[in-house]
Amino acid sequence: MAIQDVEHCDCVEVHKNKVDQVLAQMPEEDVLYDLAELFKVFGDSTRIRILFALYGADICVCDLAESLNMTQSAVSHQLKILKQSRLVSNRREGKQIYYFLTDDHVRRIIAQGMEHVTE
Amino acid sequence: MAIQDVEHCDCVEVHKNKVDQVLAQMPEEDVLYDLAELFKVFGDSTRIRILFALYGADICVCDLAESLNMTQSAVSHQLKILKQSRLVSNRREGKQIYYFLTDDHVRRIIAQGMEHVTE
DNA sequence: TGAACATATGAACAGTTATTCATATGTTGA
DNA sequence: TCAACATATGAATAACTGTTCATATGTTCA
Repeated sequence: MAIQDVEHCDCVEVHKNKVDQVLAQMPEEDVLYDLAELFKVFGDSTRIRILFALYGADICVCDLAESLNMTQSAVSHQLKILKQSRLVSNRREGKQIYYFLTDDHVRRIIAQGMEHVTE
Repeated sequence: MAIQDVEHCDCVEVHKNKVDQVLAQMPEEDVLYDLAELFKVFGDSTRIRILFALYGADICVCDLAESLNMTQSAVSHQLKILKQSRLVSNRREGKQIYYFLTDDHVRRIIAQGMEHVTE
């Protein structure tokens, strides 16, 4: 043990190879950050409900608010977050703006999550 | 429009079928909640790093702390959350406790997330 | 049995976040 | 151009969350 840093436990000596292995396969810091940010977006039941609402069809903000029994403002704020994460996109049709799932990533991620939750 | 609730916009009238459709396919409230809770667990870069560390092999708390350059306490707190979500499990080996991914759900969910993030 | 080690946990604090309220921006039709 | 509608947004507040610190629990070995 000798010159060992006092703040660390014995594992540092014993399992150094494991530590090295962990560090070797760890993705870059910014990838980890982005990944956590992505899941954070899914980690709110309001946004999950919005995503489920858009699962089958494009819907305008007003209908979303009505469907989910939320204020228009709250929906808009959450849609902004979903859009920044590229999970949803939108298009204007006259006075209304329709939102839709950008691609199938959302559906696949939710499907995987559902598998874990409903088993 | 007439007797329409003033606080709601026209969409309520115009797209009532869409609203009904949204409500019809929406999962139960508790499933939505559980799903959001699950993703919330993935939505923290510390926990993501722990999950990646466990991706390839079982590791004890001490090695995790050392690998991720975190305090043992912080790691333990996060492991508790991961365990409550059934994402990780553990076993004791002498003085140490080894954690590992409970099943392949974690790997699949992370893989889907990575696809979205790294494209 | 007791000392050393490994892990867990409660309380407190700082940082983050979702909603609300008020209001701004942008579109349509008369 | 103006009124009505649809959506976006900034500020404020309340609730939540991750880390730290101190300490408790549980295991091994002499």
